[in-house]
Amino acid sequence: MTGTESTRRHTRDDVAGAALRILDDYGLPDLTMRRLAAALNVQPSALYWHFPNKQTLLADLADRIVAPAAAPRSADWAADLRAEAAALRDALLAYRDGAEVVASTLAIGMGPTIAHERLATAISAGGFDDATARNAATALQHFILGHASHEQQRMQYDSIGVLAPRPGESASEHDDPTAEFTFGVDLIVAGLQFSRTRA
Amino acid sequence: MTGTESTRRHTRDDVAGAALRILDDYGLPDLTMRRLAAALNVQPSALYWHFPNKQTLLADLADRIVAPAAAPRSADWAADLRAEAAALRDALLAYRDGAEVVASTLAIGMGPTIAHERLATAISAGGFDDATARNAATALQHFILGHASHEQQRMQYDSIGVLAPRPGESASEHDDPTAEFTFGVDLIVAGLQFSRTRA
DNA sequence: ACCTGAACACCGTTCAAGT
DNA sequence: ACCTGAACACCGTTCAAGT
Repeated sequence: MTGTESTRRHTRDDVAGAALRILDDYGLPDLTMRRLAAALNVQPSALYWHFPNKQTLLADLADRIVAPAAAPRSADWAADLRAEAAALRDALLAYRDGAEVVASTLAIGMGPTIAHERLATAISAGGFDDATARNAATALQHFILGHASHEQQRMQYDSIGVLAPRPGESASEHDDPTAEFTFGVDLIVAGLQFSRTRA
Repeated sequence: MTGTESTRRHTRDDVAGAALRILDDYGLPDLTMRRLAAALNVQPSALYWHFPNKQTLLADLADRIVAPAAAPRSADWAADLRAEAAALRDALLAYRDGAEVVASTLAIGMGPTIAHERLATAISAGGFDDATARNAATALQHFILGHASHEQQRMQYDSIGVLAPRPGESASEHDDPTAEFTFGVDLIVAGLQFSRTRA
């Protein structure tokens, strides 16, 4: 009567789907193998038929989280890059703790390579050499992931209520996260434009 | 005979020191309260007299890791900012998993505020308004933490041996992390210079 | 002031065995 | 092909009690 899955025999997609729901409803700390198994009416050990371990499951979730980041295509490479960055951020924010899931799996070398590729492609369209495109995409990706992670953590703590206000920082003077994000992306895009001006 | 602490009655500093040694010698996943207690010849519950929980202990370690990041002072604000960024990176890399400790505690709003302040101060010296200094410092901090975390994780996996090479990326064509880091910092500094040119 | 002892409520993972 | 049952080796944290 809980509305969760009921019948037996699950597929790998079922498991990933149930995991995404737990993630979005209760957050990453509550996404345990035991809890996921319970949601599927299955023993914890059953999950290891579908995924070799939790790390691999999280990497799969990271792929699914990043996948829907849409890509535009115009004559203005800088505008395209900004849109790509914004789409990636939106995808990360679409699931609770989505940014941290992607960041942590990327850190252990298992994450989705698509995000970096899309950013690098947008930069390459600006006529930059491959090394510049790769390195700038890496820098931008670090910023996007770090910023989105921080933003999502703030959302959690604000909802819990016990927000620890920084000294000298009143609760009302929090910067708008979206404006802060746009500033950072613009800063990096401007850096690229500057480096081209000098070349 | 292990060379670790032996007599009883520890201070908060003893606990933090032992924790830093476990962190540096065995990495963050092995830094458990039980293992830390064992290193101090103490029951796990004894640690909770010195720190209310593990999160607070990690925040204390983050402060100690970031603290030694030195600050120069010259007439060239951009050079100072680059030096500040490099000093922060060096401090993070000085301990195994140091970047992840700082990043994770910063994410939950407990981390060291010093790093951001030093970056923002260096930017302010360039004549930028406070909002710009804060937002640019935030962006730079996200990049530094993300990059250093990634770099340290790669070091672990390379030492374990089982490095999962990305498709189309041979083991020998890994970019030099220091060059990659410098590129990212320069990109953001250039972005600041560009925004000033337009003002 | 600093620690012990014992418990509570959990984890991820393995593996033989079942259907 | 997909899962059960039972175990192994752990976690962080609390709390009364000791010295």
